Amino acid sequence: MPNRSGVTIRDVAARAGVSHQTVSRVINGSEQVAPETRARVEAAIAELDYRPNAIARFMAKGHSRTLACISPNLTDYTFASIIEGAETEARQHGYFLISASAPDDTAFSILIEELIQSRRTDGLFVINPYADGRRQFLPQGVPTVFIGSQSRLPAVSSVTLDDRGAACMAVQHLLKLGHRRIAHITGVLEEECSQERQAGYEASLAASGIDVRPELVIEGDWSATSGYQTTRQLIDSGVEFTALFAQNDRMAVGAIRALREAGRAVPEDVSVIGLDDMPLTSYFDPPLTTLRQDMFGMGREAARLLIRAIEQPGSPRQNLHISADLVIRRSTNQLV
Amino acid sequence: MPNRSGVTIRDVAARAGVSHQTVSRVINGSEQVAPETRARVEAAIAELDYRPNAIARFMAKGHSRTLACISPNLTDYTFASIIEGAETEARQHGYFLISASAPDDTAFSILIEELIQSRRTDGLFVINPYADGRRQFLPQGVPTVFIGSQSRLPAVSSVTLDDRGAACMAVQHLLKLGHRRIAHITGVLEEECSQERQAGYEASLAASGIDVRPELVIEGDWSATSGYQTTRQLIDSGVEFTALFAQNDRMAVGAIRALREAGRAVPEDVSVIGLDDMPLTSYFDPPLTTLRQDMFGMGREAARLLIRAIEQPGSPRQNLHISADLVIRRSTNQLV
DNA sequence: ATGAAAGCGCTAACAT
DNA sequence: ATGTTAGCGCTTTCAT
Repeated sequence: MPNRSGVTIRDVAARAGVSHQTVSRVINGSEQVAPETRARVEAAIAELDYRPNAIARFMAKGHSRTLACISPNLTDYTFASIIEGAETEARQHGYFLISASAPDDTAFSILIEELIQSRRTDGLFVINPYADGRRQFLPQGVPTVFIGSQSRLPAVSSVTLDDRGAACMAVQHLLKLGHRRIAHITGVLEEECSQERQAGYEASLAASGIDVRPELVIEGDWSATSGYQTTRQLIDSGVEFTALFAQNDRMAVGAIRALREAGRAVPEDVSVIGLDDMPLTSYFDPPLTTLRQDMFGMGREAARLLIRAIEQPGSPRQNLHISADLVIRRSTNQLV
Repeated sequence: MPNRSGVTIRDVAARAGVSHQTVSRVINGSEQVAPETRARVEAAIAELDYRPNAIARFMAKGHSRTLACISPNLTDYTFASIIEGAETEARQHGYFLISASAPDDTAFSILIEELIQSRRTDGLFVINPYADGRRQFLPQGVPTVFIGSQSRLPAVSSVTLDDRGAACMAVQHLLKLGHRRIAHITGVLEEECSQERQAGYEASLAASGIDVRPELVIEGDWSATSGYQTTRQLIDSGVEFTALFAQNDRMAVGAIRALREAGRAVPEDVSVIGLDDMPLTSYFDPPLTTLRQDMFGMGREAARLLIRAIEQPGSPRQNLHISADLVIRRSTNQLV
């Protein structure tokens, strides 16, 4: 009994009275096996309940049919959705997905070392590859796809939200409702997507001939708490605004609380728009107007790109942008 | 150049002027290598940038240092937290985690087949193993740990929330506030955790000498929508209640909306308590009173159990229960 | 302390 | 159409 489940290709061969190679042919669906032989082998396989050992197979073929996804964490709805999309698509192509969280660049570098260099993986997704110092640890020579930030590497594809476009949509929605003084809470400005959204905000304003007033823009850190605090700062500073665009839903929700506490009704006094369309966001009071990103779809696209890069090494690299959809609920209102 | 990254144990051996076996000893930290030899080998490894091929290693050793987790999905906050906990713990023991979603039992059986029987995995987590018909596909002879439902299998350990205890805490909190007519929205009653929570509800009531009134209990499906709809049904049916316990936060949030629409203030007219402590739940209006489950911790425990089962085959199986904490916010109130 | 030989379970190349 | 012979890159005997 060679290993746990015992039966190997040779046991099957013996049972069927053929060479182990013929068994290999059968399980690999080779055409050049006589129907009668194939039947005998298949019978033997069934009788012995034989299952090919995947590891041995990978070893002989030089790949692992395994992909890995490194994400800052696994619980954020955005990340989890991407991972689920990638996993779903990967499975359809016969790949499994190792998911790993790397909250910081140290964890990231260890992960890369253990995961990639050891060749237990055929390819890699990196969510937010340009956060902190992780860029310096990005692996070389391994098929890779970035998610969330555009790739600056010649061999690496990426898929990102059309961050600029999404921010434009948000601001234009507010503009259309008559708002002119639009406050803006950004995410961590070190991250590319935050800069892009900021650029979209400015571009939309500029296109409507409105000056960007720096005192209306404030940096948050993506958390609800930061949305709350920055909004308080805004209020305390005395700047006037009738609308507020938060770069994600969490901060929008925090902003609404701060606004309420300061006696400003949402949306009557100030309209609030978020970005993400997080779960339960429609159950808030008021239901949050936001932009929906198809993260699941992004994950799928990323998987397609990665698998193509693995299976067709020559294929050109791509930078995909996914656009967002405006979801109008009740936290935004016509300016009165 | 044998494979992608080229350099193998034999290249290192040649370079260091030793046998490949000695190299193997060095990378495996064997004691019986002369310091001087070791140094030469290590130098060669560094010069050639050699990395052991994990697959080849697994092949020779008969394991894969890979675990898999099958979950209904990857995006639910609860599941994602468990997975993150399991992944974190697994990595500390040198294991990677494949995560896969199986929304139904068909997907589940395919997954099991491809993942386990092929021996690409040393062990398996199953989240909610007794949902739908998946129990019949649970693998045999592979170290497994159930999460979310108690194991009924002699060889399988499990870790679950203390569902009954959590429900008791919720109901007792309401009782202590003076409530006597407590509505109850259950999850899918086919699932064990839902039954357990139901049992806790009944036990707490009984302990206070209160009759369980069936017309106050209604089955939801865990979604916010179902919380909304079942609460409407409750209201329309005319039963009176001053408090409501929903088996998860999503349904609680849906219930609050239905209550509001019917003109009942929360918590003034009806106190509402949920279970899970989902993100942003504290940003609702009113902030939701709920029970916090340490899902991350559950994931860690599960990983410890699984790894022990793998590495110490004799070790006894366990059914772990994790208790919840009451988080009192403002959706519950003293009965007036 | 080191090396030689064998083998993990399979696939690939070359026979026949 | 089938069998034989070699590996894949590593670990594990068993010698020395």
